[in-house]
Amino acid sequence: MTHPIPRTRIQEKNRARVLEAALEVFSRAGFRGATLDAIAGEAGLSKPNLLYYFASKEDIHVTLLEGLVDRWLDPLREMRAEGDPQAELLAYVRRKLQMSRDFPRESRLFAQEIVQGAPRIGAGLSTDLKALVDEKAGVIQAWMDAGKIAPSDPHHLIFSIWSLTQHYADFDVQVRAVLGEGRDPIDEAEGFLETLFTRLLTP
Amino acid sequence: MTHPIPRTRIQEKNRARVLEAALEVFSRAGFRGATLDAIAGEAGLSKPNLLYYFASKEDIHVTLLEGLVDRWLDPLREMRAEGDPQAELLAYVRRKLQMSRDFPRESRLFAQEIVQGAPRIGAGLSTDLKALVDEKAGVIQAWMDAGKIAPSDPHHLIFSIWSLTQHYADFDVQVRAVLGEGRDPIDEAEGFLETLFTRLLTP
DNA sequence: AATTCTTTTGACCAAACGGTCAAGAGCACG
DNA sequence: CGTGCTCTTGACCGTTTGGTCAAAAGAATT
Repeated sequence: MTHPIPRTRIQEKNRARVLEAALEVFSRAGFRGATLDAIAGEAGLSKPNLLYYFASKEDIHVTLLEGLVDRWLDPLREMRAEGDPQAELLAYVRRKLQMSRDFPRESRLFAQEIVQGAPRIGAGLSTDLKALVDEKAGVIQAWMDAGKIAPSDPHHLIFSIWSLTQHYADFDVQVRAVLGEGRDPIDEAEGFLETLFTRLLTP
Repeated sequence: MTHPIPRTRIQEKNRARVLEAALEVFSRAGFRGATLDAIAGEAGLSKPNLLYYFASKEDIHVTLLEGLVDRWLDPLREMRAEGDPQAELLAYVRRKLQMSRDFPRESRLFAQEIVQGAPRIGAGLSTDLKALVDEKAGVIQAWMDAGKIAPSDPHHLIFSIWSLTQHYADFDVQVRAVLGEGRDPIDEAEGFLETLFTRLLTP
C-alpha cells in the first residue's frame, strides 16, 4: 500500500472516494472487468491521481475486501450464547437481511470473489472464518443439546442463513425480474424468513 | 454466430470442445477475466482456429448461457401439479441439489452473470423466467389453499430453494473452508435441506 | 490427379489497459 | 516572500487482448 495510514484530511477523503467508486465498479464488473479509468472516472479523479492514493488496482481490491470481511461477520459475532436461542438466531437472520438491503454492492463484491474461488482472499477463509463459525456452531449445538431449539446441523444452519439472506443482494436482478415491479423483495423476505426459521427451529 | 447449425462432425466436436473449455475458464475468471488465449489453450486449439468456430468471445458466452438457462429450469418444469405436494417440492430440492453437485461450473457461470446485473442475458429473465415461476407459484399456492402444505409466500419459497441449493455450488470454496477437509458438503446438505423443507412445508 | 471445400495456423494489428514520470499547481509555514 | 511539502496531471510506455488475414494443409469429390 502507498499510504498505510492516511495523514491528511485530503488523503482520508480521497481514499474514501476511491474506495466508494471502486466498490461500485468492482461489484458491477468484477475485478478483471473493472478498469482504473472507470474507477478514476467514478471517483472524479485522474488515473495518475488515483494511483497516488493506491499502489495498484489489486491494492484497491484488497483494501476493499479486508474492510469487508470484518463487517460481513459482525452480525454473527453479536450472537450471544446467553440470550434466548431462537430469538438470537432470528435476530441474526434479521441483521444479515438488513445488510443485504444496506450493503448490496459489498455483498456482490464478496460473492464474486468467492464464486471465483477466492483467489485474492483465500488464506483468511480457512483460519479466521472457520474459527468463528466453529465457535458459533458450538453454541448452537449446545442450544440443541439443551432442547432449546430443534436439532439440525449447526454449520449448515449457518450456511442456510448466509445463503437465504445474501441471495436478495446477490441475485437482486433475478428476484426483481421474477417478482415484477412495485414490490419490495427484502421487505417480503423478512416475513418469509421469519416463518421459515421459526418453523425450522421450534422444538 | 459463425455457424448457426454445425454441419460436419468435426464442427460439432470442436464447437463442443470450445464450449467445455469456455465453461471452465469463464466460471473461474468471469467474462472479462477470461481470455481467448486461455479458452483456446484449454480447448487445445489455436486462437484463430477457435474464432473459426465462434464469431467472438461474446458469441461463446451467449451460446453457453443460452444452453444453460434451459437446463437450469428443467427441474422446476418437472414439478407436477398432480403429484403429492410435499413430495414434489422435496424432489425439486433434491434435483436442484444434484445439479449443484453435477454442474457446479454452470451454476457459477450463471451466478456471475446475475450478480453483475445480467448485462448479457437480461431480457429473457423478465419474460420466460417470470412466466414459468409465476405458473409454478400458482400451483404451490393452490396446494397451500387446499391445506396440503403449510402456507408461505410461493415465490419466496422458490427463491429459497434456489438459494439454498445453488449455494453449495457457488460458494463451494467457502463451504469447504468452513467445514474443513474430509467432508462431503452436498451429501450433508441433502439431509439438512430435507429436514428444513419438511419442517417448513408440513401443515 | 485435379479440383473444390473445409480446417488450421503464423504473423499481424489496433485498441485497451495497468502503470510510470517529470513537471507543475496548491498550500502551509517560517 | 520563499521554501518545502502535498497533491494533480498530461504525456508516455510496454503488455495484453480481441480480432483479422492470407496462405497453407487436409478432406472430399469428381
